[in-house]
Amino acid sequence: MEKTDAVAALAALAQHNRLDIYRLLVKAGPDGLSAGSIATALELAPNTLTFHFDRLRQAGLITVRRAGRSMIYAARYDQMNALLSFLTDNCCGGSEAHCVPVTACAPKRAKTTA
Amino acid sequence: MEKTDAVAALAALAQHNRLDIYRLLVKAGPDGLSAGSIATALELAPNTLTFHFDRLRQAGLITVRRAGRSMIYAARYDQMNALLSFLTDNCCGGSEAHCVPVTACAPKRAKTTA
DNA sequence: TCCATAATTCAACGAATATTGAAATGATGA
DNA sequence: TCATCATTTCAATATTCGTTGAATTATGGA
Repeated sequence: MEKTDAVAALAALAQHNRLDIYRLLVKAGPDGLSAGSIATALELAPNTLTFHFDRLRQAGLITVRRAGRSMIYAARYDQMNALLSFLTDNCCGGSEAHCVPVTACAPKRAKTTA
Repeated sequence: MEKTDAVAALAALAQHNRLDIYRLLVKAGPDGLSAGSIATALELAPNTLTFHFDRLRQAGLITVRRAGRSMIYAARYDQMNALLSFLTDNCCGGSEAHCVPVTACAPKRAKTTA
């Protein structure tokens, strides 16, 4: 992951509502959730929600697909893992023992590099 | 870790210069680096650097100590691990197999919960 | 004490961010 | 086609953010 991508991902997560949205999606798993159900769960105006979805998507953290008249958003676990790896990269100058590679949340088909 | 703390930490990291500073400190290890050496390494004005140090410190991501006339900054690995854990918390609804706990960068005395 | 070095404080500026309200688009079913 | 529901687009606003320059505090050495 490039530094620019990491900054984008971090900035996308660095906001109360977006962090809520993202964590809801992370919990929800690969099947995702509809925009409407998220709006209900978090009590957010639909246009506000769209704004935040766009930011999360531009940061590569979530995906969308249409299902009927609903939009289904889902977390991108591969990007999450890439971000975690980036943050801990070369930790302590790479001195073994203290620093272990990060691996988390790799559901079904999304097997990551680490 | 509370959501507010996570947002603060993410916001602190969601900026090019601060991410550079933080990663430099993460690489440097528990001994940390002086403000001056970071200023030189990243070619940043000292007052700009102070501004960013404050943000990182308020977010709980780094510590400071004085050594002579230099200020030594160091990464707080415990907070980094707390943040990583927070992000992956309840991943996929906690469905086993897919989601493993995060552990990374726990130098010498700073053994974390995980 | 006087000076140089290291870092911080303060004020100010342009740029980016989050939210709101009103209007528009797209998809479904009668 | 018409009405309805789900979501998006657009324009406007107040707030926050990052950087700069000048001045200040703090430490150590001559």
